[in-house]
Amino acid sequence: VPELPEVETVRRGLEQTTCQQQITHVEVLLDRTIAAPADPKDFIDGLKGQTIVEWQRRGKYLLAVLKSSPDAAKSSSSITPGSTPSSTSYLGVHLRMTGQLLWVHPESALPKHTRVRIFFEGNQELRFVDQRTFGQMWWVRAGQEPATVISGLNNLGPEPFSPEFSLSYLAKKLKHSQRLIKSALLDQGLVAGIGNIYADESLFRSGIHPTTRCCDLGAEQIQRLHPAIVEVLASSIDIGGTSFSTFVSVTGVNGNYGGESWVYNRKGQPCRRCGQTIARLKLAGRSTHFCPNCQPSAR
DNA sequence: TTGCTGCCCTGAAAGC
DNA sequence: TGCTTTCAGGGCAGCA
Repeated sequence: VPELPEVETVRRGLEQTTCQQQITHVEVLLDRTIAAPADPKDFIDGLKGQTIVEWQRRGKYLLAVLKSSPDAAKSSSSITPGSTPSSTSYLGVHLRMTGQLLWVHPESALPKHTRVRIFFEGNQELRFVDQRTFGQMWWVRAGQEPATVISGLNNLGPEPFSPEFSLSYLAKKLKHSQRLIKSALLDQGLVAGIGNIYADESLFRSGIHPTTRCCDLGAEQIQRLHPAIVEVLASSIDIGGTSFSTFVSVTGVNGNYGGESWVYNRKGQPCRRCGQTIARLKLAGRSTHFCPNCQPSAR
């Protein structure tokens, strides 16, 4: 399940493989993967002839900056007088649950759940494979702001590694909220990029029970939670994505299983810190794992 | 305004 | 053995 560390790992892989090469043609095998434009034909026509300049990430969204060839060959940073900024369009991607972006040769065996094929010069292909079909792609035409087309971008809170995501910001946002801290961490508007796995791991790391109401969190708990979020995400990026799931990098390398979760998907197993049995409950429609001893409930 | 539930989807796993 | 049910979850619509 791709969360911020996995998406960031994919972004880095795409940077190293797809840039400065022209898109020759596009095939859409499942229409509803294309969220915008409304007609997949416009998506196909829009991408044709474009060149990827760079890949950006906001939360779990990937955004390729596209330039019309041939001026794409120039460096993206060299702004020449008279150059039109409106020549920039974007390709947005959200992997959701099972989406994979793979940099392959077009002749390689086509997986059953292939949804979109983007062909590049030099006999290369960026292939979007997505078993559960929740993943989406957007083409943002030149002159449009990505957030006006990819509406989810408007609801994103600060990046967890940005200065905006400070201890005081987190404390302020949680202070008056009645909802459960687990639910709050899954809210992309609080901080962008956390999913179910890293929410549970962050709460374990900071010793907070997942059903604690945000407004009931003590100052010292929030002082532990803030760095816990940053460290859990950062350490996962360091090992190249998650160690907990079937994540696959753009070049098909299976996610490394080197790391181990403290609580996620460990119901019934002994806590790695204290030996207490890891518990599981359903919160906000999501499975939630915690150690009843290391993460005591409030009161 | 805030917070919560259900839904979308497929295949693996569990239940009977 | 084989059929049915449950489960996984990101984001969003709809509702209290």
